[in-house]
Amino acid sequence: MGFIVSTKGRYALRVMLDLAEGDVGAYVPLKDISDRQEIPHKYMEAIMSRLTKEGLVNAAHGKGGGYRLARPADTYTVGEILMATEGDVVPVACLEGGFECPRAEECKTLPIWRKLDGMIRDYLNSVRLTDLLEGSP
Amino acid sequence: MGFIVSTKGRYALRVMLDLAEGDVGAYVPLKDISDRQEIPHKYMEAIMSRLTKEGLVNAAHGKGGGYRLARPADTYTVGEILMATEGDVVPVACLEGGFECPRAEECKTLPIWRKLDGMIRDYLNSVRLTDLLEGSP
DNA sequence: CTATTTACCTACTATATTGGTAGGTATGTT
DNA sequence: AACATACCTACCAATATAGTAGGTAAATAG
Repeated sequence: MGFIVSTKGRYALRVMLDLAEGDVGAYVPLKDISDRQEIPHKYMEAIMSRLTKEGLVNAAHGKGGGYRLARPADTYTVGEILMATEGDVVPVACLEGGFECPRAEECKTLPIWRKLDGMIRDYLNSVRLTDLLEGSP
Repeated sequence: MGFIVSTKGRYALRVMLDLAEGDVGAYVPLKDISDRQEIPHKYMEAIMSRLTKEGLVNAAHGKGGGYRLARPADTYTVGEILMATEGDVVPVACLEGGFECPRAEECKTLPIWRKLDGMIRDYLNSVRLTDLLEGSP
């Protein structure tokens, strides 16, 4: 079975939520987060690297360091976080970035994938990180 | 990148469309279809096996044999065809059939996946095979 | 200046899935 | 008997997933 969102994106979302729930503005060591969320610390490091490079979080070394949100919590969307960690989030290979299908013109199924992709994208971009805190989506 | 629908489902859909476009009721050899659709014949055989077992098409051996739709073309939905070939069509592993997440109760992200899954499922089940012929979805 | 704490970087691995290919067998028609 | 078709089994190369292991660099506390 193929999944549109892997552990990378799911874990990223949980970490961002953890950061949004705590004392926003303070740096939180990854170890604390991965303990709370029961996610392997070492694995999580690779994912944080993406989030840092994409500018979604700030990182600080040494004692008192860790990660914190780079912006106010309510300015993040779920879609943004997933894109940062997963790369493209698309339902079929036909829509992958850079791929150009030679049958695209004639293909009767392509419109379904386009529509589906639009729905998924619109939904994920419409949900704010803070919406998840209250459990309102 | 993970995709929710692989070539299996996409090819199956194209074959079903090909059958719906031609002389419905007559048996069409798979070779003809895979030539028209530019899909490897041998690979397609495995996919047809699923469609046959699920009762979506009828098969007939020997000369004059091949495959045909088992029901009127407008009674098929895209969702049905994809489920038959892909098994579960779900966006994340959390929702996979038989999987029971121990964090489900407390998980703040699960509602997104549920909602997303519902949207995808509803859409795919709402599109009829014949809708694709005119290009109306 | 040293110890500690944290992020960061590189490499490896086991397992599964995808997208096939190859070759033979069974069944039906002419 | 010849042929055309579906059906069955086995194999394979490439890629992605979900990690693990071990070290390096930077910041702070004492």
